[in-house]
Amino acid sequence: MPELPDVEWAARQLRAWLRGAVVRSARSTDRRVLRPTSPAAFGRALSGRRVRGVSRRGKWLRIELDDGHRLFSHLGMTGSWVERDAGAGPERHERARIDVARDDGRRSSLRYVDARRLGRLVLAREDIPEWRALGPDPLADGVDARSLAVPLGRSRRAVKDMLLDQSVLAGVGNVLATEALWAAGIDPRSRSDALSRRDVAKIVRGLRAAIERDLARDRPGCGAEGASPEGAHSAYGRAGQPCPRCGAPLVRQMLAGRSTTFCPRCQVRRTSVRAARARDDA
DNA sequence: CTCTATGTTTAATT
DNA sequence: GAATTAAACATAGA
Repeated sequence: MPELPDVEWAARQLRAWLRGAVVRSARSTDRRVLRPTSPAAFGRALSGRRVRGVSRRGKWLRIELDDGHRLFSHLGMTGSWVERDAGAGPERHERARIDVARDDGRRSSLRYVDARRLGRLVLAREDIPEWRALGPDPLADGVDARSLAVPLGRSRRAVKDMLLDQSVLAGVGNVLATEALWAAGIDPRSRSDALSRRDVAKIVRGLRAAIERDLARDRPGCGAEGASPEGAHSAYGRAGQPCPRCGAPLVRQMLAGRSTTFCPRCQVRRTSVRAARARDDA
């Protein structure tokens, strides 16, 4: 599941593992994860290349090589990167491996592991459309209520659906959206354009808090491996339990194809655009 | 066996 | 056309 904080964690780990690293060999034969790159091109293009850096936008990772090639990695629902000793055998569900030698002389093997294979690896010489289409990243670029209010005010879609749109905000997934809306006291089904400036500001604060809290957590692994332990959230995964704020039982409902948990008592539903404008003017 | 899952893309329907 | 909804992908765990 990795969402923004999990992918950020993965980026930090990859950065540490790949600092001053040269790729000795790379291999992947999984045509579902490795798309549309061919297995032959994957090994050929990466071998001998020096790693220039690792960056992240939203849920995408980008490993930059010294010849201009970039390897993009999306972890999907269950993907993660792990580091192993150079001679270690394959992991369960391993989909790709990159063997590297670092400046400090250490050799290691990075493995992309992904049970469900919903993740992707894309090799390119320029930024791919999926990367370019991403909206502002709340951590890398920051978010403020003023700029977020622009896309939200232009759509009648449910506010939760908008928060999950990667072109509106990069990296927000079902957990972050659920938590931010609970923190803001806003019903996830609220019409996006019926939010007041103050509502949007509350969502921004809720998002920041959820991201910070998730980043600060201890991580056993990276990517899906380190994601969302039980009891770490206020609303997500707590349907039927009392709302931590008002005590009413949290309810679960499908919205935009995703399971959504919220408090029916203290998360107020915004429906009127006119009322939002009136609140803004007040 | 049934249901659900942190994500995205594509097809079908309104 | 736009907007919504469902299905699909593939696997593990409750």
